[in-house]
Amino acid sequence: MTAGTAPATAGGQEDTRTRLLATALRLFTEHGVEATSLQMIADALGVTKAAVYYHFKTKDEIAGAVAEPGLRELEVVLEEASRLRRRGARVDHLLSGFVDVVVRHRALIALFARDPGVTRALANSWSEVLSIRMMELFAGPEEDESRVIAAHAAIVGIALTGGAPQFAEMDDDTLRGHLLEVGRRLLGRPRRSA
Amino acid sequence: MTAGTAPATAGGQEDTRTRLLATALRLFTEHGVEATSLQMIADALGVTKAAVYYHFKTKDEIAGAVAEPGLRELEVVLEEASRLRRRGARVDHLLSGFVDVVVRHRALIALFARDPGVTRALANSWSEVLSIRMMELFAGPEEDESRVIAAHAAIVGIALTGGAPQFAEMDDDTLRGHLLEVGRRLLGRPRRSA
DNA sequence: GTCTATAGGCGGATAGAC
DNA sequence: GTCTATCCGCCTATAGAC
Repeated sequence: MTAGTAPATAGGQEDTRTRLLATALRLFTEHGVEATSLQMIADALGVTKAAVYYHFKTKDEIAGAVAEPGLRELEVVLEEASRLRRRGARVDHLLSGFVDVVVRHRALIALFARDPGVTRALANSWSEVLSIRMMELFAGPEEDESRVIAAHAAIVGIALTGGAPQFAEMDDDTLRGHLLEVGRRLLGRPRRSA
Repeated sequence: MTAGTAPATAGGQEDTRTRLLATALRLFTEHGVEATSLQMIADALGVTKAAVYYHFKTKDEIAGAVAEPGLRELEVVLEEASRLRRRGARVDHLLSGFVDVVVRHRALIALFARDPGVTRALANSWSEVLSIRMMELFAGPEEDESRVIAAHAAIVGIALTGGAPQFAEMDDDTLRGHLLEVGRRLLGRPRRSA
């Protein structure tokens, strides 16, 4: 640990940082973000709080880093969708892509949903931008009030239902189907023809 | 202390406690729950922290007390709904009642949705019971998976959209109408005949 | 029954030595 | 990159005055 024992990746520098994130995720999942102190993370890693602070300037930054993978996937889906020409196709692609991301990362969402503090941590970064772009794509440019409300309800409904502990045991495909249906009803999209 | 936290009755001797709750609500609204310290509340009241501590054993208890009025209204709606015979009528009554409560207390919801402590404080009390009863009434006893998902999405979608800061300026009646529509689509209820 | 004074302990965060 | 040492603010708790 001390010197020259970091065979990790090509760079070799991200060893501790990666372990830190993995440990943080585990502790966050077990106790929730707020209830997990930097001291606990440091202890679990066998280092001191200050060592943790070397890698992340703040606790929110750790939470943000833990959340990032899911957000990146969402960003990809958003870009794909925005490149489509027809509005219906854009909405459909974004909907199914969003549902995919939610289902795949539902453990993470459950975590964040339970700890609104994380929401704040994310809001500081680019998640706010993502949510604005999602709203634009879902609701369209007409600024129709009822569309905007429906889009908002769809986003939070899908995300928080997908992350709800009650449905944690449901298998991915089933959950995906149900959440798609939620989105279709709210966004006024027809069920895909069989 | 025990339970009586309803909006002051004709008592008159609950002065400090009532003032405390009003002050707490104001500060919570201004700065958020987490960012409001007992010290701030005490200072605003002109007393010491320990005086605050005398009335409420913990900060979460204050948050819970602030939230209680809305939850009590929801409970009334739930009881009314559960007394109705036809299932459709039960769903409709609960939906419109829920939307009413959400719209009326949306400032509170906005507050709670953004803050960690409150969520936890409420989970410890009876809000969990309320949400279970809501799910039962909305989804019915058949335990239909897709109904349960839709009901969950409706509840969180309505609540969090109603409390969303983006729509804070929207007037009550308009918002109510849109949220009702969200609920109707997800719960499969027809729009009231015109 | 209501409040003040005071103190413990923990949390996040920073500075600077190694 | 990691550590020691330290600051500050917060929640909680207790003892005791009025």
